[in-house]
Amino acid sequence: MKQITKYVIKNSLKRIFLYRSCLVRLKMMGVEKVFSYTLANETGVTPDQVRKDFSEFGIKGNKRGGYKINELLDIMENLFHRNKDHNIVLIGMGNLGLALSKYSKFVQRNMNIVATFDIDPFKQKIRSDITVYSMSRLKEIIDRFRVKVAILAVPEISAQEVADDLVRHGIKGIVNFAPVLLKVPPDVIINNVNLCDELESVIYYVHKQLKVEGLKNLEILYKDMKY
Amino acid sequence: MKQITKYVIKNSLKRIFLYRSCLVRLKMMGVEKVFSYTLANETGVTPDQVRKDFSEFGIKGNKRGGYKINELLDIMENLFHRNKDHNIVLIGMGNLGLALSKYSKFVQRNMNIVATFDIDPFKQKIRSDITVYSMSRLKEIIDRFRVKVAILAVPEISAQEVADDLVRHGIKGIVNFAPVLLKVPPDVIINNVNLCDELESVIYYVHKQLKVEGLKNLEILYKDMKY
DNA sequence: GAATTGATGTGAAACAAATCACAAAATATG
DNA sequence: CATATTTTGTGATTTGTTTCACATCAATTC
Ligand SMILES: NC(=O)c1ccc[n+]([C@@H]2O[C@H](COP(=O)([O-])OP(=O)(O)OC[C@H]3O[C@@H](n4cnc5c(N)ncnc54)[C@H](O)[C@@H]3O)[C@@H](O)[C@H]2O)c1
Ligand SMILES: NC(=O)c1ccc[n+]([C@@H]2O[C@H](COP(=O)([O-])OP(=O)(O)OC[C@H]3O[C@@H](n4cnc5c(N)ncnc54)[C@H](O)[C@@H]3O)[C@@H](O)[C@H]2O)c1
Repeated sequence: MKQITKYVIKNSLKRIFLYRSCLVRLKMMGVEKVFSYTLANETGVTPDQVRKDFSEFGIKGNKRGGYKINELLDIMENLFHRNKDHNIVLIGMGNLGLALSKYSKFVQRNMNIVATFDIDPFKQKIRSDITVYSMSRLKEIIDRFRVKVAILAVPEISAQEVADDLVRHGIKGIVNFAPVLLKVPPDVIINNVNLCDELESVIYYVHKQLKVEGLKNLEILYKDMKY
Repeated sequence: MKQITKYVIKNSLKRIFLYRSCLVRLKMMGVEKVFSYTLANETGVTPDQVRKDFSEFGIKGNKRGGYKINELLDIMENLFHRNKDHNIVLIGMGNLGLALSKYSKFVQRNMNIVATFDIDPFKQKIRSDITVYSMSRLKEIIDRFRVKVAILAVPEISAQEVADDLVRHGIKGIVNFAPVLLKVPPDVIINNVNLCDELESVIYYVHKQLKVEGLKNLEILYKDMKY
């Protein structure tokens, strides 16, 4: 039974990612300990929120002593299974797919695009660190590298069809860049990234802001924005 | 006074975008009228939610008659200022910037990247429909095209510096692809798009899902996911 | 043209997330 | 070592969002 699966990252999880990236930076600067208000300052949230988030994910600090950065990072690595490597496949080596395949931050976070795929034989000749395979090799590669997550960067029109293939071959999570809602079994996680919407929503809020004059209205406006 | 500005699109606004894209599709198929449950089915939400969302944005239909697609789309165009054209600039013509500059969906939605910029003289020779300017022309172009929104696709290390320039020249909204929190005046909207986090969160939820056996736990898990 | 049906629109209720407030614990101070 | 200080961790409260329930209206049926 297939159905539309949309999925948005919980805000608390988003914030945990934020804290982590901040912790990594602080660690590089030689800092060893943080307090909730340190993280709060660096990430633009409240100290309360930091502690509540940590509480949600079962992270504990030391009363009065704050948090040791190394411990925090260890816990988070475990939480996000970053101690293990994650093999990813990328489907569609067009404009966007090519850019993503070259993005070094994925590897830095133990997420390896082990193979890319394209229907177009011409694309299969792209010289790159990552091989571009024909779609016929999909099952073989997914099995060999035990891939569970895929990035989908094919045109809108092909997205559902490719998603069906992916799911058939055991993929359990998809980051989908095509502006369509995919129908998949309910145990498959779909994260739709719609860059048009991201841009358009900024335009929307900018216009709204420009229309507002008085300070009172401005406050109301800011209720639309979550920190 | 500069500060960290993060901003996430309200879920209700995200859903409005969803409804719209669905309406466009239905219109192309020759459909003229929809009911809240039609849209609900197509977008994976509940009919109640559709109506509540419409209510939030002041959209009215006809009792018993549902909604005329053309009317809905008109209202939405107005809401999102789509009747006007929006001029955008893109900074950073690296891997990602190049892909974005070629993305045709922006134009289809009246969002025109009127110019792109890069610090690297080599990048300024890219053959493309959109000219790649040197950073020294930034103010001139922003003024000429009355640009209010920018896409930022420069390396992490330069992002803040470029954002400062943009704000100085009157930019009021930024879609930021660099994985850093920008500090800007509070009237500037920042929409951070962090593709690493998007991918990582899918891995997180997939792993969580794979660990769960019983159906009861699965239900709890799904509370993490918003539709 | 009264009765029935089917959809909207919106308060009320239930649920979820963020903020507040403070007890508890660890450290510092005198 | 008793007291003051600082920071965590979490119930209680507030605020925000989604779902429910139903009055309202428009079309259809009899
Ligand atoms: N270019 C961007 O910046 C951008 C931004 C946001 C979203 N997107 C979305 O990402 C997707 C890709 O965009 P793009 O600009 O890279 O398009 P593109 O046309 O450049 O690339 C699409 C690639 O997919 C391949 N392909 C087509 N059908 C396939 C199939 N059935 N199986 C495997 N491969 C197939 C094509 O050969 C091509 O290489 C689209 O859905 C687009 O809407 C693109
Ligand atoms: N490549 C991807 O798929 C991807 C995905 C997600 C996020 N990002 C982020 O997007 C940004 C760009 O990534 P990329 O892969 O395109 O990098 P890139 O190195 O290919 O491109 C960066 C471009 O910015 C230009 N640049 C550098 N400093 C500048 C300055 N001060 N002013 C103007 N231009 C300047 C460089 O000349 C280069 O052309 C990075 O922050 C990266 O983390 C990239």
